[in-house]
Amino acid sequence: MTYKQENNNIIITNLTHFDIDETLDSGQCFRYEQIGESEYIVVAYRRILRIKQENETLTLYNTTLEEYEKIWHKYFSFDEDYENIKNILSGKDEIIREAINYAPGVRILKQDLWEMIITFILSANNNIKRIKQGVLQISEKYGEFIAEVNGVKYYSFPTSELLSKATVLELHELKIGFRDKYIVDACSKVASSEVDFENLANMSTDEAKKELLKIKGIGNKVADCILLFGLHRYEVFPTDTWIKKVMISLYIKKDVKIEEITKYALEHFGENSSYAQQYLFHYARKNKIS
DNA sequence: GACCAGGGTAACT
DNA sequence: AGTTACCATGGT
Repeated sequence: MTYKQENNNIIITNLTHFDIDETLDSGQCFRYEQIGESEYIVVAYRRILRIKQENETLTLYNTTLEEYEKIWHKYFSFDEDYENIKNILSGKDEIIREAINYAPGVRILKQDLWEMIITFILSANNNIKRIKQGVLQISEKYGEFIAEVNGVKYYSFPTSELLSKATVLELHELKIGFRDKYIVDACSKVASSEVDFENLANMSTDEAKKELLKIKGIGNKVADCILLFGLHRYEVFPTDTWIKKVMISLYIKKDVKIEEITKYALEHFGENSSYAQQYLFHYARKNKIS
């Protein structure tokens, strides 16, 4: 791939192993909306991005070279060698090969760590549509105004300081159910440094996970999602209901517990477990595997 | 009305 | 330590 600035836009050409539709619709990102064919508005890192893909060309509108290199290049994982990863995984077995070929343009985004903590607390026993709604409402109520585009006002995802002002009662009004108190717990433990948020990125994956598990509402699966989408720890394998279905139906072929599925996958896919997980998740959800 | 959604906690054996 | 009821809410 190569990228260049043209007028106020960044144009990326010869972009392979990336599909904007598949990537945004793969259950990892909740702050985007489709405005056209393969055209979206994405909100991340206090910025609003209009982005459109046409085959191997990607246009990021109203973006400087500096902003692209600082934010979006990393956000879309354009620095990762997906050719190599897909080759390695495809050699594992026929099932993962089919999952990769089903959606070869899925990439794992690099999103804001704090936002991932709250977002995946919201994800527990919830569906993607309602997670999206919750993240949007939290941003509108506690985040900062960024700009208005086509009559829509956009707000940043609130920092932990801003979100700390929220009460359980207030959050409950946002219809996020039993997760309200978990968000307050996350804010208070980060504020008091009982959870060492600032150093999470410097810790080993095991240490960081142990730290995250101190927060109520964060269990094994939610912690793995935070480690993956917020810290790019690719050796995890978040086992949710969809992954459970696809792993039991295609790999293990008998009803086993979540822990056993995760163990099986980690042994089978090794250091690339999370990539396999993301392809399988998308494959299972779109094919409605039962 | 039961079951499900990118599960987790707390109260049980 | 291993299992089970319960948790809010909206969609099917």
